[in-house]
Amino acid sequence: MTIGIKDVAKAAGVSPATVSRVLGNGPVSSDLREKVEAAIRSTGYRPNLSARRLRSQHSRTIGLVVSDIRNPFFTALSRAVEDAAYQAEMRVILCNTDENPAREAMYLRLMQEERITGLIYAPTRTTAERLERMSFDFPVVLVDRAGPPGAHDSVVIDNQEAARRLVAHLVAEGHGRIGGLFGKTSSTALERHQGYVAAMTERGLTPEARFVAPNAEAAAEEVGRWLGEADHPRAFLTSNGLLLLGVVKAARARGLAIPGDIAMAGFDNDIWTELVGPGLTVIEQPVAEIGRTAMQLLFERLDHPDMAPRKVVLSGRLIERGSVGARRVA
Amino acid sequence: MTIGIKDVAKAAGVSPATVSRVLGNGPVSSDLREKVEAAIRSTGYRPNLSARRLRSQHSRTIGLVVSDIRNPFFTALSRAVEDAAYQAEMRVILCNTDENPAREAMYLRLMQEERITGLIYAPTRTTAERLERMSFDFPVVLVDRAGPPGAHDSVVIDNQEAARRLVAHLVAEGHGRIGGLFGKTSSTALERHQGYVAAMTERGLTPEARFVAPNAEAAAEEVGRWLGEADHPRAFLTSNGLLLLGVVKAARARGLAIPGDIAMAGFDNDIWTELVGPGLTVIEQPVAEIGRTAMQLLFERLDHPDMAPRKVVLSGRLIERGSVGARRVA
DNA sequence: CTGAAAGCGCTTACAG
DNA sequence: CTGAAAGCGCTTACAG
Repeated sequence: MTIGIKDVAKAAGVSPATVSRVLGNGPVSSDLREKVEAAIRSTGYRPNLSARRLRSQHSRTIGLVVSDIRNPFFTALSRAVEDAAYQAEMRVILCNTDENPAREAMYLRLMQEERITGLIYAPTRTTAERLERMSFDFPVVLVDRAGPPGAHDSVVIDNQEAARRLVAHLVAEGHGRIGGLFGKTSSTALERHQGYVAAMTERGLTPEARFVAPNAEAAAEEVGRWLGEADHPRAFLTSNGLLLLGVVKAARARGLAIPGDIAMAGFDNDIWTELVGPGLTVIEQPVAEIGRTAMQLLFERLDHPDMAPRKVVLSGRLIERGSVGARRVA
Repeated sequence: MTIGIKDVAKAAGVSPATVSRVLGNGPVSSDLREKVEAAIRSTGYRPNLSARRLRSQHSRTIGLVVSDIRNPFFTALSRAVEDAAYQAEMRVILCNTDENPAREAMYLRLMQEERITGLIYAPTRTTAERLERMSFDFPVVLVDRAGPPGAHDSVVIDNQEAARRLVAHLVAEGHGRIGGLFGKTSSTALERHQGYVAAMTERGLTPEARFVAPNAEAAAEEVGRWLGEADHPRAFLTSNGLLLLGVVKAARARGLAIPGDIAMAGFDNDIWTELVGPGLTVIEQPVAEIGRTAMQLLFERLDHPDMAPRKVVLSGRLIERGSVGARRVA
């Protein structure tokens, strides 16, 4: 049916082995190579990657397992990973876990069955805790969520430090009471929560934290309730861009001015943050660099399997806009 | 090295064929089935998908080729496709072309080499024109960009009609002069441009269209220049959400009030549109439905290869917010 | 540099 | 229901 390497060999008058060598840039005399290339063109031959992978034992495939590609952080991460893979002539299999451990387990199993070359992985919190005890047949690089230094390479930002910086900034702008809104599923959100609590406590301030599903709707709903309470904070800090958007939404719904009536700051310099309200003050994460670094660690690990695990900690950058300090209002 | 079906067979005291039948839910007596399942558990056996695909001639793989996953339309589309694939126990290979025909050609070749089951595909304009003459070994469903009814199934919205609706709305709100900003790479943007031109002309108005790379930065730059010209439009229409964001950015940079100084409307009910400025008036596309429908057409095509190609045209929905009519200003 | 042969890990007619 | 055998389409030692 479909044209195979034998058909090409016959058309070129050589052995299948020679065709294979031409495809793999092996040692072939130039006249045979030309004949084979002509035969490939005339037959319209396309190699069968399943066969090649089975025989060569190399899948040239990167697995990417994240919670939800619609989270702009992971959208950008996936592009960085895909670009690096494209350059290395490898493919990417993208998996969304939706923070659902069952779905995650199913995808990890798939990764094994695909015999992937390596995995870039943002584990759910439940799984992150058991990661030490799990073993994979391929190297794993954790991104965004690493926990304590462990068995795997990882690339993260210093979440505690970044959250503290956000608190410091809000306090410097005159806010003593700061409500914290955090995603309840990721270890990243938890670390940011810890940084927030520590920074508040150090200053003798009282942390007021709430946890929600990591999307704008859940955040808007929770903050809507919060703002309905008699005595609510006038400033909010969130653990990601989607939650920040939720705060804006809730503020709007109640007709509150930003930052006059209500101030806010959070994580992720998403494309819209500059344009919502007076501009939102955020910690920008070097997302593309995280992706590139993860791929680099993966390649280095493949070359040196016995190297000790490395944890790369990048740092966020505070971008001050109008949503915190009254001075900065447009 | 890695455990194969033979090892499991040995451990269970059966033939490899029986193990294979257990894995594939073939006819096996319940006592043998139990033995095999125990052996699978004790050995930690994981099937090798490359081998299975090679032998069975089924890849159970959907290809998804779009311009850029960072475009929220394609982000949402990819989730819908992935969810449908997950339910059908298939995997998805995601490819970003960046509107680059060379990269696109490389990925289409990859799709052949992967022997994918079917392709969900948003072609670049250059390639869309040659699509009739190209042949694939798998069914293709075009999404977002279809051109004239042709050889492949497709799912689109009526772009011309939607663009006309946007013009009608802007005119009804008192705008006679409307600048149009369109992506220069996709056929979709072109169709929206045609609708815009037609609707303007019918009303005796003069179309003023410009074309840019389909991202917010390029749009902001172009509109920035436009607003710097002595005699510029006071209302803008854009062919997607990113371009609309660019218009907002340019307006902000010049300190223009929306919609007082400058009005705007466009496509895509992206998450932020509600929160930028006074809220942006947009045509919402049923993205998830587009993705689901595409997968459904694909499955039906696999069942009935000889059915005539079908074109499903969904329609957009106008969401009126504050960026057009002065009456609606917050 | 080149070819004949073996084999990657499965599935699937074919017999029984 | 079960097993022995063939073979999916490649790559890669092994000889020459």
